[in-house]
Amino acid sequence: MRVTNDVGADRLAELARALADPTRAAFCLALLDGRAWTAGELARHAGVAASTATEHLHRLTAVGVLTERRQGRHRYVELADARVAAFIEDMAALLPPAPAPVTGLRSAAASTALARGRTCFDHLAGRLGVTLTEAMAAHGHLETDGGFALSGKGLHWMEASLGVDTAAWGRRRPVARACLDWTERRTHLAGQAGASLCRALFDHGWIRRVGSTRAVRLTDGGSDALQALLGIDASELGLL
Amino acid sequence: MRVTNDVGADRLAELARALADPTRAAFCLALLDGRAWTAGELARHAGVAASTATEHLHRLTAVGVLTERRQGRHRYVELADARVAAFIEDMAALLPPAPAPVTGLRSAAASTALARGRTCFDHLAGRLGVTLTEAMAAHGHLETDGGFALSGKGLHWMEASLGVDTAAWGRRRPVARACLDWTERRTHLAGQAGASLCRALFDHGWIRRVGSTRAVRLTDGGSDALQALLGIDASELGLL
DNA sequence: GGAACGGTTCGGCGGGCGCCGAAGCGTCGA
DNA sequence: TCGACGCTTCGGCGCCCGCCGAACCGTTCC
Repeated sequence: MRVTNDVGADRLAELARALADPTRAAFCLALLDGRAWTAGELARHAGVAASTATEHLHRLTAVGVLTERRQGRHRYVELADARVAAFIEDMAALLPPAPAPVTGLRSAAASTALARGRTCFDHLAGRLGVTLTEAMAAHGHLETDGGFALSGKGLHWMEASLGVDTAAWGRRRPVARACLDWTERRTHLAGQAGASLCRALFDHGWIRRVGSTRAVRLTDGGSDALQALLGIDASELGLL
Repeated sequence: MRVTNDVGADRLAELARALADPTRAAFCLALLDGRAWTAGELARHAGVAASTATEHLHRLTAVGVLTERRQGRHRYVELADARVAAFIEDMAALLPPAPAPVTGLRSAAASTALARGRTCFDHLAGRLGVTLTEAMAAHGHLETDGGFALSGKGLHWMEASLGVDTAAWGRRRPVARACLDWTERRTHLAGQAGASLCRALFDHGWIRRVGSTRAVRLTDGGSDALQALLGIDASELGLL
């Protein structure tokens, strides 16, 4: 006896197909910032004609991934709800960590750099991501029991110490989410707080990309700042 | 500044495309039972030629959704790991609950039947699913704090009282998982335990499908059984 | 009113993909 | 050893879909 519904496969495939295009995927990843984007912004972001973007947006709204809001001559779209945002983050986290295009002597150095710290789409992963997450939890900025949640203290800390405009966070994307990727077996901070944290560290010059890869390196200033803000001893933890 | 990696969209789309076909989706849903299937079994299950199934399986293994094991002249495939299984369940749970093909006077009756109890792919949702889940938790069969987990007592209960062969559960799919769908705002039991529970209730004749829909109805025998096993008062809870 | 602009619709092009059947290969059992 | 069987490869067919430019519609601003 087969309990699974036959028709379920069709509907599941239809939903998957909505994300199964590089342009539509780029839209969804862009919308992961929780804001509402106009159709034109998304078209330019993905590098396609406005007409093409229109078709894609129709499709994404039809399957319930996006919601739209007409305002004047603009069409604003955003992720339908927090569940959709979480789903897209989960799918992104399911991807193997790196395409590893380079082989040879450089590979070893590159992979240790990735293990030290890297971006996982729009937030931080690797030892750096895990260390930051645990330090925030230790300082009471982050609740980690029963799902991640930013505390009131943490919210204020992100505003005061990192200069994050938390009021600009959209309501669609979860503020704090746990992300577990393939290399690290521990979770790190994702969601809007994770994205803002990553962006703030870049903006302050505390972390920098290694070449054009996903690996990030802690700068000297960043090392001092993390020591002062969270009591993180970067050299001891092998983050340099 | 855009932190999100451009190339990420391509890889995300590639993963999504792997599931974006009714046949491949049917494979994945079938494999959600946690067992390893042969290529031929999946081909017959989905109603495609063996050659077609081969191509699909290549694709699914290439993106890391499935793992394969050659054994004699058979090719066994199963879901790559528990994260993949959880991801597919999450995606399935994201689908709107019912296509609602019929309109008119029957709609109201049909939708209340769906609210009362229905299958959510291979487990039970609706008031029936929620009630069973909470009753199992109240009896110590299920831990619901910090993620669902079946207790040792619950494992024995499923074997002794429901006749479930828990030893046959595969290692790929999580045993107990929380599933939240659109209509109910409370979670219900999914995963292998949820699937086995649903199947056992069908096999014992305690629940029955309403026509060919996803709605299920508690039988008289089922009402008595749930009273005896879990102290559930079906009539009081509006499950009849 | 007219120009600029964002978004939409439509037609057409090209590529990718899912499907099958036929042929072939390796394994298993008589 | 030989046939049955499970799976794979290959060629070919047809459909679907993503892309663009051109024309069009509604809003905004001058």
